[in-house]
Amino acid sequence: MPMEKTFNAAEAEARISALWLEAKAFAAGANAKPGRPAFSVMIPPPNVTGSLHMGHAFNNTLQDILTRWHRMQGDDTLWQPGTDHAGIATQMVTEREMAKAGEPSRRDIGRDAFTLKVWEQKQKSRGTIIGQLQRLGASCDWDREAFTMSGAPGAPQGEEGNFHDAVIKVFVDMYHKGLIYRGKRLVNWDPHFETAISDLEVENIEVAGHMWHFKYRLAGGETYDYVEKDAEGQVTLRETRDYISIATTRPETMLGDGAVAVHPSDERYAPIVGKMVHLPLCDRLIPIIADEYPDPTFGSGAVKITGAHDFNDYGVAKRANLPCYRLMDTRGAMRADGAPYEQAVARAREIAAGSPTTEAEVDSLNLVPEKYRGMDRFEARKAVIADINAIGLAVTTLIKETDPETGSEHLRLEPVVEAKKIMQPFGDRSKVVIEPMLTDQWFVDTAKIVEPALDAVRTGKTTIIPESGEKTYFHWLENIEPWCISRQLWWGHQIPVWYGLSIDAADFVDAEGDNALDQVELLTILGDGGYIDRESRFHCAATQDGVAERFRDDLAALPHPLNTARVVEVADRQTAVETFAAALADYTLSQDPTQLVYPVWRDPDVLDTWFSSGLWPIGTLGWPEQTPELQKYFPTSTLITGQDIIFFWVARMMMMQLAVVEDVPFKTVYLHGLVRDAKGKKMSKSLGNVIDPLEIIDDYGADALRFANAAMASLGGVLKLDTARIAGYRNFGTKLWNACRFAEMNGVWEGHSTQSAPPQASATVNKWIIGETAKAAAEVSEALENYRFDQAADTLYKFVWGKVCDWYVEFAKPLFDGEQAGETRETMAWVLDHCMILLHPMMPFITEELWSTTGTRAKLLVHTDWPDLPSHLIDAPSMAEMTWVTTLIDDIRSARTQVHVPAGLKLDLVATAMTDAAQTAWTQNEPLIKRLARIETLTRTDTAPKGAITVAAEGATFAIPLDGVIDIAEEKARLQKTLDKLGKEIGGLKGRLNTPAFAASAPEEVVEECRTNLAAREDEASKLRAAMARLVEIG
RNA sequence: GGGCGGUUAGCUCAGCGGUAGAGCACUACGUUGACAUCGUAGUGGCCACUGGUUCGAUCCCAGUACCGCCCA
Repeated sequence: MPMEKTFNAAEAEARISALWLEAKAFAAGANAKPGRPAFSVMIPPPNVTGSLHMGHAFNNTLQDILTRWHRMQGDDTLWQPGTDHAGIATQMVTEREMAKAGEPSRRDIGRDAFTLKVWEQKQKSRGTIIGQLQRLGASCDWDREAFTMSGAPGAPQGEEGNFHDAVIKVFVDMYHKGLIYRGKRLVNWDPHFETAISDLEVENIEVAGHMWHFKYRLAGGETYDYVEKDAEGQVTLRETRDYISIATTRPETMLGDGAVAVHPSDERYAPIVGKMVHLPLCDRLIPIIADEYPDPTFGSGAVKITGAHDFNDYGVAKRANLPCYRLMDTRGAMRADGAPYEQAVARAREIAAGSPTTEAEVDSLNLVPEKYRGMDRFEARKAVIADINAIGLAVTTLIKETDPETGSEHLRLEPVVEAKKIMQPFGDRSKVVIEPMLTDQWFVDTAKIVEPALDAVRTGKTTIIPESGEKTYFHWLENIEPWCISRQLWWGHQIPVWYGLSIDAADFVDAEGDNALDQVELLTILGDGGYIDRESRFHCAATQDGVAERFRDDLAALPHPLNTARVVEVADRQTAVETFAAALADYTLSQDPTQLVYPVWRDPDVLDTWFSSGLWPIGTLGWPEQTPELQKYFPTSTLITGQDIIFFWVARMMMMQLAVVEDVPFKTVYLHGLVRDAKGKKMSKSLGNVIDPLEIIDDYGADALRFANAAMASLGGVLKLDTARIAGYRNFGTKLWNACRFAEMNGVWEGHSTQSAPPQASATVNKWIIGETAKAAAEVSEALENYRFDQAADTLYKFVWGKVCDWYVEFAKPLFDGEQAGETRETMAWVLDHCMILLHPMMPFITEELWSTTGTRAKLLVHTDWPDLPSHLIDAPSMAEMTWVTTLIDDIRSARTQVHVPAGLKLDLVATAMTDAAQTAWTQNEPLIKRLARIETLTRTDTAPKGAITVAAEGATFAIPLDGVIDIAEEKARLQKTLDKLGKEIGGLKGRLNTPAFAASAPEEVVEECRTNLAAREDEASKLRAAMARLVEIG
């Protein structure tokens, strides 16, 4: 059955995909040859609930090209697939689905039931993106598919695996090495998801905001001279003030102010630094302090300091040792918890006066006046502004108003409110305004693990390309902040830390000295309740059994019967307090020490998703077990990922792997940019310019999309995807398809089987195309070696279309009728085989299909050897001869069209001069030239006939007699144009050679090349001038 | 404000010391032994600007302008 005219991608792709999967062609080590190195790639795990977008398509195409290329070379190849549990995103998707189905909320059903729901969601979603990657042709070892939550408690059947164990083990190990700590710090709080998020999950967006100006009055009715000066030091304003003016974009936070700060160099406020001011709306006095942070040129130069709700203020507060009073709850509403305001503020005054306190106590104090308690933060803002205005503490300006009816003028004071663009932090998932919040969180002490990660790149153990990526990497790591790894979510790896009540031996007075507590003594503990106010103690271990042992060690130091208490797990601190109290009460009655329990509860938080994906390279290979895969494939060869993820993931994997297994996770990191639309715009749903890769695959086939991806992958380039370009590469596939179809029609495949060595060719044209093939193969290998996917694609495009299809197939046509038909068929089969092989990593489907429909094949193309062709196949004389032939054909064709010779008309050619070399080139390729240049005969004469057009070739001058046919003027114009071009070139070359310094300083070969070039140009020009002279004679 | 990059044909991009390239678009012609998802020929460029280094700069260096991206 003859081949179809085009490749039917829609029909073939699924079939070929199934063929590969069935043959387990992508399994780790498939097609590996002894003695070859390992090559491994970790897929950047896509979000399990996600679907394939253009960025994935691009990224995975590059990984697949490398993987297929190495596999064909016989390397022991692993491309590790899998997905990421994506904490917030997956929890969000599940909650949304539940709400849509009208189901009860996660808080209604509880943590365990909700986690099960998320697992269901995961299993439902998982197939989507995996199937989409397979449609793209991704040659991952699909049997090894990993998941960052595999093996977690509650994981359903089919989700076994060891990733969870690995993550927990790393946490525990790092904790015990002192690399992880717990602390109260200001974090980015997402009031929608009610969790901390990392800096990197915050988008700072410029929005239209306002700046309000408030007056804080000096305590005790004090006043000072406020003086403003201009640049020359001239006094521009002097007045007596009893207040300091502050500017803020967030008035509601003033309730928690701890101070007003001014720059130490600010003369305006120097007299009042150290004095106290009344905090409006609150019954507190706060100090004016000096700090480097305020910018004297910005606003009034005085800044209110709210340590618990602003990152800069937090820094100032820490330096000045100010208490940080938290104002909001987890949903971003003003606090309504704790003691009444009067009581809280009384305690705050004591603290301000120097009464000792703890971080925990400060955090427990709710300094929000009753009026604002429970208000949403934005509502509270309005209320605060209104109240400040009402008590006359807003900075005002005089406004002159004219009554429209009476025309009378009057003055009015109006609060100063500046409209101002402000940068506001938004959660990248929730899109709500992020609230800096002082909370207890877990941190990785990145400063302690960053050095090896920096060194690995500095010493070249790991290379980041393009190089600018290394600069970004250094810049970020050299200024690294502690990494907040706890998240207040339910979906994720729960932190392996358990807490217990702090019962200290010091609490107990063993009055009788019998080393046992009697009823009275126990009641004292209960009554005192000191342990309730104390911060909990905690231990970290992989399991509850592990921590129980440590808690028992703590208890051992206590008097009997507490030292025998059983450690039991309860839900939370509240339950623990109740359980412990009940147990003590029970003991006082029963005196049975075996009934005494010590309750512990687990930290409810989960780990940041990036903490677990930070272990992707070792976790997927079976660590902590020393599996054969770990031995073979780690460190991995290449990581291909988006440059936007260098901080999120790349840097963290570097730090984590080096901290855990003391080796780099990968040798090369290839970073690429965001895939944009044809105009360079970010693809977004709201712009409506999203290109869905699956639609592209439907319309043009996966190969076209893949080739386009490769072609635009220049190092550091901007990725603009244009469907016109994809269509072009679909056409490219069709071109190859039809060359093979042509070969089929000419019996090229009959009896053909895969040959690695080229046939022994005698015809120049065959030797030439074999040489071109060897050249292309070498160039493609070199380009891929250097991650220049664009160059590899470009080389292949030019070779297959520009050399094989445009010239070789045309040359072969006449040869099929002659003596060299046999070798030409063999050569064509070999050349086309190599087109398929070389294109396979980029266009796997069409090439695999062609492979199976042509010749006899021992193996699937996916496992066929990548060529390593010797350079002697590039035969210089053949190359030169074919260049002569193709140039001559080009020139004749060009001349013909320019003087309007009908395309179909066959002409006679006259050679007026020919060197031996030119004569040989002609003779050997006569049928080819005649056919392609549409020449009937070649004759030799000494002088060109009148009214002929002239074509100059190297070592020959040809004329085409067109007596009476050509337009003399037009031919003159044509010659003149060519002469002008030559003249320009000759001018340049001469100018250069005539500069004495050139000959003196330029390398010899450059000078030599310049001379020969000049000679050739001048020779050609003289031929054309002669032709011009003849034209002048007749016309 | 800090960091990183970009500015080359109408569009999208290569090239990065030695005569300006590709694809797409455009124009003219074309049923030539596979391919109209095609063929042949052609039009189109002060390589952002200003200096410097060099025998020679689109390419290296410095500055300017404009445009991106990341981080504050």
